[in-house]
Amino acid sequence: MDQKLTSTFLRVCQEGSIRAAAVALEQEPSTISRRLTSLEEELSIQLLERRKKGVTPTEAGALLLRHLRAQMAELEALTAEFDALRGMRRGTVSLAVGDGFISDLIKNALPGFKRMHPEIIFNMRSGSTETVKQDVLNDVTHLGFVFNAMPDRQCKVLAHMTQPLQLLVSPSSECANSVAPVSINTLAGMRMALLSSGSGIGAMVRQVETTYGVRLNRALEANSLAAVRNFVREGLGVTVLPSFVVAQEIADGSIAGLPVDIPEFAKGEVSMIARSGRRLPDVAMKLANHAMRSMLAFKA
Amino acid sequence: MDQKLTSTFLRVCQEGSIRAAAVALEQEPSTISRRLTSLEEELSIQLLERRKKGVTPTEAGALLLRHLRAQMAELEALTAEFDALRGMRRGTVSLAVGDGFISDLIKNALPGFKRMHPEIIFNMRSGSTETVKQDVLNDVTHLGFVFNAMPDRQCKVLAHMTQPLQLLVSPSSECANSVAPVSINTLAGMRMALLSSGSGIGAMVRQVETTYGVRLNRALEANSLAAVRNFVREGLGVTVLPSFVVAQEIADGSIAGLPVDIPEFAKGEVSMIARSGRRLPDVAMKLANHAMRSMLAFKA
DNA sequence: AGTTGATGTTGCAAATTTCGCAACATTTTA
DNA sequence: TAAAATGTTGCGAAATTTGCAACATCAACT
Repeated sequence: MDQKLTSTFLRVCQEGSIRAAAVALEQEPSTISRRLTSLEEELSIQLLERRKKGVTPTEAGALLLRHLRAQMAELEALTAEFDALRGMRRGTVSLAVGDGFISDLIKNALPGFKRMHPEIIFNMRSGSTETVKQDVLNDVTHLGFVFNAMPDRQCKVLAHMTQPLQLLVSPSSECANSVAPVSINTLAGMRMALLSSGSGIGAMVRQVETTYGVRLNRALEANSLAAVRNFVREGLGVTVLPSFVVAQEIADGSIAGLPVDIPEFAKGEVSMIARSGRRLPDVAMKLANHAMRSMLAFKA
Repeated sequence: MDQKLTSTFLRVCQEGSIRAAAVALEQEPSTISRRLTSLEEELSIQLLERRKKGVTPTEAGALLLRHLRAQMAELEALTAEFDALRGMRRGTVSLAVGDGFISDLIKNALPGFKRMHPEIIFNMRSGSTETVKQDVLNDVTHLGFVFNAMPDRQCKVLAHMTQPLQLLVSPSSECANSVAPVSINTLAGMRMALLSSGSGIGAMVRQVETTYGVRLNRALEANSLAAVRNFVREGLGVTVLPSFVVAQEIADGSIAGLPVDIPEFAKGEVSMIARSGRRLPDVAMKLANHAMRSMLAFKA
């Protein structure tokens, strides 16, 4: 059932004669006639009754007519949905994020974006650097946000920024008042809350341990950032993280950030990635741009 | 929207890659590719995403897919009406069935139906609970017969019946003479033939294993019911199944059924399903009614 | 009865569209 | 690194569709 055939059938029924339809469609009567016979042969049933003046649909023709009208209505609904998708008034963007990006993303990127595109649905998965990368490479998510991603030919970096790790302490603790940058040896003397090596940050800390040949004093080791954050806020230990991860706590004074004197920690990096070669939907690209401009993680 | 274009789009989505669709449609990949780009240009929206291996529908593509499938179902209803108009009662009914329903269906439902409607052609696909459901939801088949289907808003249950699982043994085995219902612990001591978890029955057995914290003794694990049935008949092990599945064997005495004392197994259920919202052709409805009344699976 | 003006249909060559082959660029797998 | 598999593009051949003209039929009018 070709669209060309059915639409001429529709028009012929509407106009009441082949020649009238021919005029309306700006085509030859012979063309119309042939299309109709072709349609009738395809369905192997007579659709039009040739009458003295013009044509009228047979019973089968009336049935087909009703079917086509309903189909047209459905098609209209479909194109409306396409319009919505094109105008980015509808759609889904899926993200895989490291733990640390969640608050920054939700606080600084999503609200503004949702204001511009209210109907967009976000799909968010959180995980370690590795799982985020896997999600991106397997096209499970459009975008990924990771800390210290290894360069990779299959990954395209949409944005990146150096984010030095700071020493994070409770303001009530003693060391909160020290002014000089903390050295590795000072650090080794403190009770620390560390992320497990699954995360990019945790891996970096372990790298530094082996480089300097020290063993940090673990008071807590967790794969959840929330655990570390709460541990530090309660004054039970200190940790090292990029400051944007605890921006909220620094702002309300429940955690304080201090510089550290360890070059490796200064080289911390955050990246927003996508699978190289994948053409992202417009909505996803737009969110990427918006995130790049609004998130703390990508501000100098 | 030309039929040629949309139907190739449909097939490409089904096959998962352009080249696979090309061999299925017996045409050149270039043709397929061109038709797709043509359709995308016509709708001016991207329908397929090129992935590592093959292609997947984008959000817009998924929308179109659903639309086309619904349209196909409506078209089928229309042609059925044409058939009726022509006065010929010919037509096709397609079924997706779980393994266990095959013998019941063919023995008790089809013969009577075929006597009333000799020209009807049956199209039968067998598969796991999941694939059956997919076939029904994608309008690949009119009806589906499944064991222990999860309730689903997209599925309409045309008929259902509780079918408790029984212990099935060879009459020559020792335990065939026991009278008391078998407990879970007794069961754990037997060598069993189990269906793999792909099937509804297999999934149910695994559920019971975890609930009671026992590990059943697997002498055979198979995704084919025929394998399990023959294994039991030969006395190589026992199994648990609804009795209608082996009605033939119970009748001729080659397999015996015993009650089990496990409440979960008593809650086994069979369902005949269709996609909710789909208008089934008259023939399909008629077969559904007939099957409901004649099959063992739906008798108390 | 003959003429006129409307209807739909068919033959045939021209125009248009579609297709198949080959080569290509990319990506994934061994 | 080589090999296999993916989608895409150029170009000439094939198939389809169209336009024009002539035709057949019918109703109404002179």
